[in-house]
Amino acid sequence: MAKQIKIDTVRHSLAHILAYAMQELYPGTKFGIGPAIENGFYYDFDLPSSISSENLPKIEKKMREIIKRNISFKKSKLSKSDFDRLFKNQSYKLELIKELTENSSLPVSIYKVGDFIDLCKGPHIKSTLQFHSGKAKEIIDAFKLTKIAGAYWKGDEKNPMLTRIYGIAFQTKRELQDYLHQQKEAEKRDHRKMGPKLDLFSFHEEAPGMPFWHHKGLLIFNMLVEHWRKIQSKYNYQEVKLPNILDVKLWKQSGHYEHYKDNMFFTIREKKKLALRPMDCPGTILLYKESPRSYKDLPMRIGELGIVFRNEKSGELHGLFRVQEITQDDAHIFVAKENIESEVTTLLKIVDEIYKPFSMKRKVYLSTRPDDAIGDKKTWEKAEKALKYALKKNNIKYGLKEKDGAFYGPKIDIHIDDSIGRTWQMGTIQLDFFMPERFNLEYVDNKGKKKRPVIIHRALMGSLERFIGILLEHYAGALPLWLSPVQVWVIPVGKRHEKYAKQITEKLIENRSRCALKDENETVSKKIREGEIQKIPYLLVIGDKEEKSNAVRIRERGKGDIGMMKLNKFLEKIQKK
RNA sequence: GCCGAUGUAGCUUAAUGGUAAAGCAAUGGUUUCGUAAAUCAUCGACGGCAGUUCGAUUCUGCCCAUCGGCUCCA
Repeated sequence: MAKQIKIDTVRHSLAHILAYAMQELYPGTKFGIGPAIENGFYYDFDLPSSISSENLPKIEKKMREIIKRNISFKKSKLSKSDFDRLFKNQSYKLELIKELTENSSLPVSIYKVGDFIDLCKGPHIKSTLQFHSGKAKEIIDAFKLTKIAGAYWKGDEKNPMLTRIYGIAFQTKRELQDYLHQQKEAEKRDHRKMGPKLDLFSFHEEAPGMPFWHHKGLLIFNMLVEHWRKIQSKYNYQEVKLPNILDVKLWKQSGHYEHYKDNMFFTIREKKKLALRPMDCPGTILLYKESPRSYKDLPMRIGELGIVFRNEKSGELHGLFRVQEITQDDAHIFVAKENIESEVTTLLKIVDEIYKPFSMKRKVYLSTRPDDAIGDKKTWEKAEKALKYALKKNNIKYGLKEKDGAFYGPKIDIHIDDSIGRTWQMGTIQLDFFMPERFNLEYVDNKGKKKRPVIIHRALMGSLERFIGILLEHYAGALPLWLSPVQVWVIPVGKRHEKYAKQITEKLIENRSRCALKDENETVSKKIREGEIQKIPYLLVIGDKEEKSNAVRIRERGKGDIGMMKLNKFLEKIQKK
């Protein structure tokens, strides 16, 4: 009996116990579904009246009470007609069973837990008795209801919204505490809190989803841009800057208006309808069309640090991760069909170069044709094949994301894992056969024949805003030296050291360090504390000893006091980094 | 947009149907200090608009923003 039960089985069973508790506490509740998920479980309910998270302790108590009753989970089979009778008041279950039995006449499996019956194929624990003995006993204390949220029935926003209750569950109380602790840590590195605290950026009610970049934040922003530019020019990209507002007729031609207008901002000029661009491509296309192109011009790589505007639904905004004014490290490559693979190969190399300095693990996904795609299936297949081939040739392992492509073409998405194990979508490489068609793009091949190029849309960091948000959380605010907006603070011990401290500061600035003299009327301790909070990489304390030997005393972020060093040596040290 | 919650000073929090309290920050003094908060004083706030009420920061409604999710997404 002391045998370990599979945690997913436990989680799934807890979801049923939760539903049972809801049935007892809120008669008339209709039940959706309740699966095990990562770290826990949830169950969706259609409640007779709405509840809030204040009710969670009560529900949790009821669940423990049910567990104490030693209730068994009994599996049985029912014919569809018996099922329909038994569940006549459970419209969601009836809907599920209708779909399940559409292609089969087999009996359906149900589970009975005390007075609660649910459509379910299992597996489950045998009975809550298992929770009372041996190792499993801990589980009673290792679960917790965490939050209450709305969720559309079957994940479709056209369906009614159900009330979802989330819980977390582990094998041991210890694991639960570890998890809660980790959540707290993650909260501490929340970029939305860190940003204003480190004086990097802020948000205002007057401009939802549009960051105000402060000086220090913009320094980081510009450093990343510099990093991007270096790599771009190495690979023969031209950089351009194009308008943010363009005539709606262009967006109609590109297909964006039809597919994307709910996410676009519009404005009017002398009766002419204009749109803030939600993407950079149509502008770049106009640029391409300015003159006839030859095969010698291809691949034509046009990069733009484009600002695009996307009108997001209000509940979707999230700090820098989801903004409405987005800066993309964007580029469009006009390429001959036969050169797609080699170009994608180069791009994959560029991706690696971009991510190299950030110690993040990269994952690659291939996304295929979505349901609302434009263009014919055959072209899509060809494009998907080209991407697959390039990935294979470069020995890159990738995951498949069915139906997740852009409406104009399949794409390769770059995801990264951050330091606390979360995954983020960053860059994207998208093939596009349709925009060239719509805009009638051409080039002249080596036999003087007109041919149609392909466009590759690509962003490496994705959006600078999101990327900075991720970096802040990845490094918990302690950015690497080269990205730190302020790298060194010079702290004089007393008033008489200010002159020497000032000289050091000037010398450091001359050597292109971002450095500040902290000569405010405060104690050394206070400034050290402040410097630690501000995540300054190096704090230099300057007193009599240092002045006498033309040296600095160094406190390195995360390491503490690392001793005295000659000023020149210190300059060398940070220059190297 | 949908479900639920939140909104008090720059930040973190308190209290109240009848003058809104504190710590940090800021500002002005004193102190000139050796590795995570010296000291005294001063300044400073009820998200917005309506309604109920003699009186609303408190109760009600609407709006806005934010948070946790859903959907969507770079």
